[in-house]
Amino acid sequence: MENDARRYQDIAQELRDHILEKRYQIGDRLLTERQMAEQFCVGRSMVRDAVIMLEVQGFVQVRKGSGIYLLRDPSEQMQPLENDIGPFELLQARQVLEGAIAGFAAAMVTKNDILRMRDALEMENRAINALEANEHNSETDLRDYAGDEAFHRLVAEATQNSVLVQNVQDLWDLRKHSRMWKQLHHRIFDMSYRRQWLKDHQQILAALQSRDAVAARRAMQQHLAGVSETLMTLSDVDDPDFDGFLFSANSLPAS
Amino acid sequence: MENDARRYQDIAQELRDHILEKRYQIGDRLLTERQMAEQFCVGRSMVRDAVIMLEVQGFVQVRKGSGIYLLRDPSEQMQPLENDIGPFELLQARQVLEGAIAGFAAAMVTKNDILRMRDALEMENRAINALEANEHNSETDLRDYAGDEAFHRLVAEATQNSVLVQNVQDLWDLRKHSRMWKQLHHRIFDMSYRRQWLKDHQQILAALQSRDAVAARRAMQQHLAGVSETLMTLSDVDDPDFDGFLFSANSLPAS
DNA sequence: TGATCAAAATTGGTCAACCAAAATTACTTT
DNA sequence: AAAGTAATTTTGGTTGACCAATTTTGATCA
Repeated sequence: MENDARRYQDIAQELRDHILEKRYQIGDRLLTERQMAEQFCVGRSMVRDAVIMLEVQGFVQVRKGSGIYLLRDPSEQMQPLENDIGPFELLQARQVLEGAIAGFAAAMVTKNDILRMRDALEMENRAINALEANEHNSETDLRDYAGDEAFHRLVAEATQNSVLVQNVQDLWDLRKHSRMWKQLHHRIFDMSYRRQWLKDHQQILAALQSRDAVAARRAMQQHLAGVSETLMTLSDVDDPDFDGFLFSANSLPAS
Repeated sequence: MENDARRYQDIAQELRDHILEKRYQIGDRLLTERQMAEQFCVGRSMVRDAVIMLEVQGFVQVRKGSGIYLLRDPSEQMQPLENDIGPFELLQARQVLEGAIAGFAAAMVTKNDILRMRDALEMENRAINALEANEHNSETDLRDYAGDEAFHRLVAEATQNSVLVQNVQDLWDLRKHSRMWKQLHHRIFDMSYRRQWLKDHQQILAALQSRDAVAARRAMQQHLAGVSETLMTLSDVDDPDFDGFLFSANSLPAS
């Protein structure tokens, strides 16, 4: 019932091996579909399917009437379709990216941005208080992080650059869709962490307000490093189903 | 002239839309290839190619003799392509992001990374020489930038962080799909720009090799600032069809 | 009534022939 | 020679017919 190996995937593997064996350089034209079909003893459609696979994965470029060209070295590992990034790896990336964005934002931020960030932090504060009141309800929810998300997005929006805004949004989406984060949400019932994060946010806001790029970047990086620490602490509790998800991550160098 | 659109990609998009519209649940069996072919008014091979694309991306599972089954919600990770980001806005974002990534990479880079970067720059050098030889052929091509792309990706890969690698890849994809670059390819016949960029890359490589984070970040930022300068210069030539979209940066939502 | 098995229908898999775009070649013109 | 151009070749694109695996149907028998 479940034993379906699709043949084009085998042909794609043969093609990758062929590329490595023949030492093709990036930009070279590969064999034509007909030549590959003869060499691998299959029909041309099969070769076409395999080529489409490599094209979707970004290894080759196909140009009608011209040929098939190598774009990337197939020995490089294929991207593991990032739907389950480890939380430490993600937080490390956020330190690099959002740190730089905060630094840039410090040079661009307007009074209106500051006011909106204050609103976001106020919302975050209310969410924490509400959660503390209903402490017996241990079901934390993605919605409880709306203020958190809003603050980080507002920092990006202060740069007035839509690419950076989209970037921060993508990072947040990765977190929201991560299986590992959904596990983590059920563990953060200690509100002291949330209050510490709120303090971090206020410190970032203060640095932005004084237009201090270095301070803003450092505050953002330290905030995310602190979140990473928190995760590490939480992962110390003995629950084998939990620890398995966590990656190791190196700390950022000072720059 | 640059008609590289492969039709199966359009059909794959139609199929994604169809899945969303019909509210398929995960695990549901989709329409058969023949039904899709009729519905989308294309041959079955075209549908098969589109299905292979979605299969490679992990959205569907194909079972011979049985049907095509939904594995993941296609609304996840839908690319907001065709956004036509203004080139200056994109280059500004790359200064912020890739600058920070280069700084981080300086702390993580290995000897093997350095060697691969050298290969990429060697490839870039060959491409420039080849283009100079065929100067009468003003048709520059995407594959002429393979070395350039490879270098920037290798810098990200040196961080050993897949989120950062994907990030740089996304930024490059934005550039490749931008209307602006397709036009621009036909304008950069002045190889002095390309040689300057190669020098920039070598300087970044030198900073990485000496593990100097500050120098690496600054070299990357200055490189991208220089590219921005080049664009500005090229936009000074009098061609109204060209100037028009150079300054099409989207402004951010005010609310 | 229920189980079993084989025929029939359905579905994706494969191939070969033909189509159109691009690149190359051969020829003409200057 | 050099440049232009039309003819030819090469290349991926597309189609329809047929193949093989699976599922469904329904007749058969305990």
